Amino acid sequence: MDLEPLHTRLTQSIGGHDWWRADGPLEVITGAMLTQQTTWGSVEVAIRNLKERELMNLEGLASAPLKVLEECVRPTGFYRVKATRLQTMARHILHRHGSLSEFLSTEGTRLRQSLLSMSGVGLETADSILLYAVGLPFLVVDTYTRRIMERLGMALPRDYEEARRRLEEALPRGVESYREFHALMVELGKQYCRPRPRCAPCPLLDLCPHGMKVVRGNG
DNA sequence: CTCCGGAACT
DNA sequence: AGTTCCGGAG
Repeated sequence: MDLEPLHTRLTQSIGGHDWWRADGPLEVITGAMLTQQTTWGSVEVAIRNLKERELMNLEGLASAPLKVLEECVRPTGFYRVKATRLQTMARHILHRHGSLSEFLSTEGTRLRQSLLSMSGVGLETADSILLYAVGLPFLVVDTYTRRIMERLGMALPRDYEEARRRLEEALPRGVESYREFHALMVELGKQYCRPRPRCAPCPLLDLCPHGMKVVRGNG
């Protein structure tokens, strides 16, 4: 799988710099859990709410009344589940690892297992935390990436781990490389390669079988 | 007012 | 298939 033309074109047209700015690792973890099935704007509101109540820390999340957490995360949707998951996450880190810094310094494979054992953290969320909060080279394979690769005629395996391996092999190994690629996928996915694609202005139009088909269809 | 899309997980 | 969903677009 050759991602070079794709990567070059996207870097020139979109660029993926300064992506996922957050005030510390806990904020990344919180954002990763809250952003499931919602927009990032809603997550920013929720994080601001948590900060205003001084709950953007493990002790606060672990001990706050669930009702208060629910109020904070309400704009992200599924707020009851998400409030519970945030609290469970905070308690898990405190009880199983002792502190945030001990949690973050856990060896990669064990850390990933610990993340996956949390309710509300699946493979994709675990990898986004590893990549953006911890700084370990795990590529995030999200729905944007799958949709884009499929339309480009390079559909990824359904199996997450298999898909991740395929992409990691095709990219320069490393945190910066994986962060940039993921950021480019998200930007392209949000701006052009949407569920209903905007092919005409897409920077990958001439590289994409799907896009060429659409253009021909529209004359 | 309805419909749909949203940094997915269980 | 449901999440005891939200916000913007149409």
